[in-house]
Formats: sequence, structure tokens, C-alpha cells
Amino acid sequence: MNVFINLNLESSDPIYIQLQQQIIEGIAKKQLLPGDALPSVRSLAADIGINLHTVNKAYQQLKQDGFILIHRQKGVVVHPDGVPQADEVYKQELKAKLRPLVADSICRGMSEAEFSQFSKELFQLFNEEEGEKN
Amino acid sequence: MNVFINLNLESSDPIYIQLQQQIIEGIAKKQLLPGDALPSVRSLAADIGINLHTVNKAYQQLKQDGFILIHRQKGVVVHPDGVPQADEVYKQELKAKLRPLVADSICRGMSEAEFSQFSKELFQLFNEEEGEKN
DNA sequence: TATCTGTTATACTACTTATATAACAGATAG
DNA sequence: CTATCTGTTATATAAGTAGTATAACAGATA
Repeated sequence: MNVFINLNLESSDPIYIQLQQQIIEGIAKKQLLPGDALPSVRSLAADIGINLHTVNKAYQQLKQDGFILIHRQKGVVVHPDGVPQADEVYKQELKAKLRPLVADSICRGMSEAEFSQFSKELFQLFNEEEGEKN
Repeated sequence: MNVFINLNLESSDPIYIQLQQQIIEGIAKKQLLPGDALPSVRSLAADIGINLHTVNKAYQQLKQDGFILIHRQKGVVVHPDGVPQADEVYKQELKAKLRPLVADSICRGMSEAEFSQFSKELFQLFNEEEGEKN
């Protein structure tokens, strides 16, 4: 049940953020399904060669955001009820995150069409591989 | 010639990043045109109540990214030749920044159409106010 | 000469990231 | 019962980032 984790230790993105994103990508690609078990903090930390607390930090944030459930003595699973649907608060935050990307892109002469094409390609990337189990 | 700067000191985004983004937004909205003068590091710092070095850090990065020119003893201006157009490297970085936003949105049941609609709204936001001088 | 530029240097505080150990309480397998 | 597995909590440390505070320098300009 190993999740394929590719960490970039050169990146300025913190390890626990990269870890979060990889798990979220796994859920988006449906390689991780509701109810699926995730490795324990200790085994995952050992597997990818980082500290237990770094994994725990990622898990805590994923739990906070509704991606996973943590049963105190049973382990960690992808949330059986699925991830909470995007509400208005989430959508406002999303727009706030897109905002600087759009402003920058406009300055550099990119069209709205090209920008949206990138989004479209990413949506396809995550949906194409639907259900792959490697 | 004051740039309207709205800082959020509660935000986890560093001040120098917010400052950068506001100036980039000004350029995107064409409120700041090629050749326009920007305040000196000292006067802008005094105006918005922050340290000189924080402003300098934002300016240095804007210079590095081609948004502004800094004439050693003359001051700071929006780059007269315009901002460098998006190249392949830039586009790859943009996609890398969009990637976690898209993965997250998919998990939360957002469609590609809705996601692109947000981008579209932001493009309009920056283009609507074209040339406004308040 | 006084004052404005950007630039550089140093020092300090506070916070974040990541690691290292250690211990605790509940569940479970032998 | 005991050993081992869970997540959790507590400390401590090291390195890096963010932000501030002062000070000084060199070139331009009024």
C-alpha cells in the first residue's frame, strides 16, 4: 500500500507541504480512494527518510482540511465520506491564490485562453490516470 | 505619484511578497505604465510604515524579474521596454504553481469549467480597470 | 554644502522548518 | 502478561527566513 512520494529536497517548498500535495494528487487521480489506508507516521517517515514529525505535520493539516481521518490507535485513512465539497469560503481562497498568478501572466502578455488551456491540461492530467493502480 | 498599497499584516504572506504583488497588479491594470516612476525605498517604507530593507527586498526581486529598472542615483521606474514576455521556462513554472490548486479543486468536486471561470473573472478584473488613474 | 538616491554591512528578535529523543496511553498479537 | 504497534505530546537543537534598527558609503543634484 505504498504511496509513491517524490520529494525535492532542493525545493523551497517545505517537505511537509510537498508531502501534503502528493497525497492530495493521489486522491485527485483516484489512486487513493475513500477508506484507503495510509502508512503510519513512523513507517512513512522511515520509507522516505525524513522525520516522524514532518510526516505528522502533513497528516495533521490533511486531517484539518478533511482529506483524511485519523483513528487514534487504528491508523490513517482517506476520508470515507470523501473530501468536503468546495464552499464559498474555499472558492474565495482559491481566487485569492489565482490572483497573483493571473496578474503576473497578464504583465507577461499571456492571454486568458492560454492560461485556461493550462488549467484544462492539468485537469486532464489528473482525470486521465483515473483509477490507475501501479 | 503614490502607489496605493494595501498590506495585510495578519497574513502569512511576507510583507515584501505582498508589496511585489501589489506593484505587479498595478502594472497588470496599466495603472503603472512603462517609464512611470516608483517611490524611493525610503519614502515608500515611511509611507506604509515598514522598514527600508523590506521595500528594497521587494524592489530587488521585481528588478530581477524584469518589472522595473533601478538607476543607481536616479530612482526606480517601471521597465520602459515592458515586462519580458512569457517564455517556456515561465510557462512551466506557472503550470507547477497551478498544479496543486487544480488537484485540490478536483478533490473538492470543482469542474474545469468553474475553475476556468475564476481565471476569466480575474483576467477581466485586471483588464476592466485599464488605464484608470485614481 | 546639504540632501536626495540606491547599496552595503552588521546586529538583533521572532518565527518556521526539520531533526532527534523520549515518553505516554490505547489497541492488538503472541 | 508482554511486546509491539498506533497517534500524540513534550523538549531541545540547528538552520534558515522575515523584519527591524542603525549606520555608513558614493554618486547625483539643488
